[in-house]
Amino acid sequence: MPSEDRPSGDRKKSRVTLLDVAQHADVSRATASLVIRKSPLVGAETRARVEAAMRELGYVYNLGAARLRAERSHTVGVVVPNLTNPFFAELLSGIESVIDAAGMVVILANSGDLVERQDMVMRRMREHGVDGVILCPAAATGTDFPDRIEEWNLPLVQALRHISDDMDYAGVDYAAGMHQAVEHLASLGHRIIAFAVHGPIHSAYHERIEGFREAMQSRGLEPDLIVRVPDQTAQIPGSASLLFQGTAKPTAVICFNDVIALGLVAGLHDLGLKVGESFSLIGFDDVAEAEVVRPRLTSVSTAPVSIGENAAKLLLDRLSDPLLPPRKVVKATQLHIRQSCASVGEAVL
Amino acid sequence: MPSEDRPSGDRKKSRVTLLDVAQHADVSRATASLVIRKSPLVGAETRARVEAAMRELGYVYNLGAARLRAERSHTVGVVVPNLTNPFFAELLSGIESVIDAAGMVVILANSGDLVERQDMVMRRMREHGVDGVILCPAAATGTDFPDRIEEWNLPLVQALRHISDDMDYAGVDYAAGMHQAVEHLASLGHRIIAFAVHGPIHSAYHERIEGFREAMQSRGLEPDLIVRVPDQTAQIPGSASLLFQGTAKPTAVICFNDVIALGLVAGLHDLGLKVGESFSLIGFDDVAEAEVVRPRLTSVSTAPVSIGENAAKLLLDRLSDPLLPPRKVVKATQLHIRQSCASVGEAVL
DNA sequence: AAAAGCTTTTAGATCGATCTAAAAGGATGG
DNA sequence: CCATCCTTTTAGATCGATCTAAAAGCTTTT
Repeated sequence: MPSEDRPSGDRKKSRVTLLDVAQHADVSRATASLVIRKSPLVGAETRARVEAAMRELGYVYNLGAARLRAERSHTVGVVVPNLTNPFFAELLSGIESVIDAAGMVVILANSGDLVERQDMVMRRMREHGVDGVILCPAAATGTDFPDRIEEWNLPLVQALRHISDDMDYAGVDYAAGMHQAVEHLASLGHRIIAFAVHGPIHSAYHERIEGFREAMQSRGLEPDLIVRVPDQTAQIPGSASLLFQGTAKPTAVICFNDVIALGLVAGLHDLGLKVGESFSLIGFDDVAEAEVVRPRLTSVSTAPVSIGENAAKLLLDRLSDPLLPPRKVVKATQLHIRQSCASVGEAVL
Repeated sequence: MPSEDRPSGDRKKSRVTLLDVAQHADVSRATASLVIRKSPLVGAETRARVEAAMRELGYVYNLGAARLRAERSHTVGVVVPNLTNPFFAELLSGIESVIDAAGMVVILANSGDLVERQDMVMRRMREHGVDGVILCPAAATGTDFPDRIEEWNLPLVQALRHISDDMDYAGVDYAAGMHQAVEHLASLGHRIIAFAVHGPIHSAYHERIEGFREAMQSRGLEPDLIVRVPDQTAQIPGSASLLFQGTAKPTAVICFNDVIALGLVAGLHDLGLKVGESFSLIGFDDVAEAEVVRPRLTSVSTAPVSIGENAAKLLLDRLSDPLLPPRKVVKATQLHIRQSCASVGEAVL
């Protein structure tokens, strides 16, 4: 009888452990472990006894201990460039809901769109032993990054922006969205259309620019009326005049996102132009505010919540089968027509 | 010579461990551990050798293993009712930056403002062994909740909303904010002022309502013109007429938050009222959009990012000294005057 | 009654770090 | 030259779970 497991005399007040549960239910640690993990191996009566013991003792599973042995942390890292931007907040929301439903948790980090911080953050994720990462890569991410990921063999899915074709990607068909916007304006008779952009340069940026150019060119329209506005929200209205400083005067503008759209609506208003009457404007993202602004904003919807959900599903699939070939889930956009566009004919009236 | 630590012949391809580093640097595991933790006990030459070994082998610290022994996970839980709301996203951003700077990470969860989900989420946080939690309590959180927390002895700070005076709290002086808003409108000559509210009922809700009532009463004004508008952003504009369905017709409205404010600006516009001229309106939160909307929105600023920072600092303080008495950090609001308010005299012109 | 085949339970090693208590090495003092 | 003290290093136990391989109990077959 070499069993001296239980120093019950002077028990340290520390936490309730699986061993405590096992002893209370009169089974071995191993059996108790099986019960927790819902193994079919354990008998019904025993299972009930162990579960009762867990309840009585107020047992809390120690995932940290489990992970050490089992090599799974039930944790995924999410790295975004900026939390203040509602767009990423919605992405995050979609990710969180799917990850949560799968019984895992999200470890969050902010790269600030800076590669050095991104490196630091990725290291920290590895130290914390995340099972995988959903990353919206910082704009200046180097070309060696995918190789490093490969070496770490850390499952990773790219969201919104992509830097490698060898990894999963969940995003939006930005180019098609630009086509929808141009198509709508062209059908209203607009011939000179500007594209207002800002922010860092990344794949999503290129795709939108290219989409715009293509769509314009295919209609024989001048594709280079691209105007850069300030990054700071508060300065955007004041930059509306930039639209008209070239020789070609646009009758409509497509905006890189709705932050720009809202800002330019204000700025154009300040210039005495009536958006939706004497000037047309299309936003991108279709944020909630599009509906509560006057005129209501016509906008290309990108539904970031569902992109987040897609990204999370891709990651879960990959975790359950690491050998899957890389996949892309590219969502279609939808043009939401409201009040901010008028036909050129009307404008002349 | 009982040392058979190194089965180097057929090494499993698994991760690089501290033992590998130690052997490579020709020291013991214990010494290598001291180096990682930057202990002053270890000699300079030895430290350099170990650090070189870590670099050469590409060693990654295994926090999971460390936590098991050391009882600290370098992890804090953050529970918010809703991620889609930019207000919470900003709060989260503030929390993340401070927690990150302290070398810890954020585990995120969404309670959906539902107590059952909140319970589940709190359990999961405990399973993951977080060192502490920052919680924005769900509206219907029961009175027994603080006791349960106490039992778990899990450091917790309340953010934005509070349910117990025995725990740390970081928030905003909503009542004072309401006083500022009422004061501003009263000084412009407004006598009949409505308060537009929505959303779940919680401490921050009560404080705003009470603040409004008090401020109105102290000026001898009718304090009960409280109008409930829909929760869905898109339906708010259509509810603007609710403001005028009583016998007392307000000349101004204070809004519970800027989502309502933006919605009502649109709705009032639809009714033919000119906000900032024939009608006055004050928002609450001072979101970025306040500046890019026309008329620019006068709003009471609550700076959620800095509330998040305060909450995180409170938690870090508590972690380093669990015996600290409970503290409250209540930020002052600031009235940001823009264009959405006019004096009653002007309105009559 | 022994063998074979299930189902259920278990002892003991293990994951990768930290912690404790003590040993080893070097300098100083009597 | 040995005792004392200080600095640096270390062996071995430990945290709380999981995993492996085998044992213990049951039925069912032969």
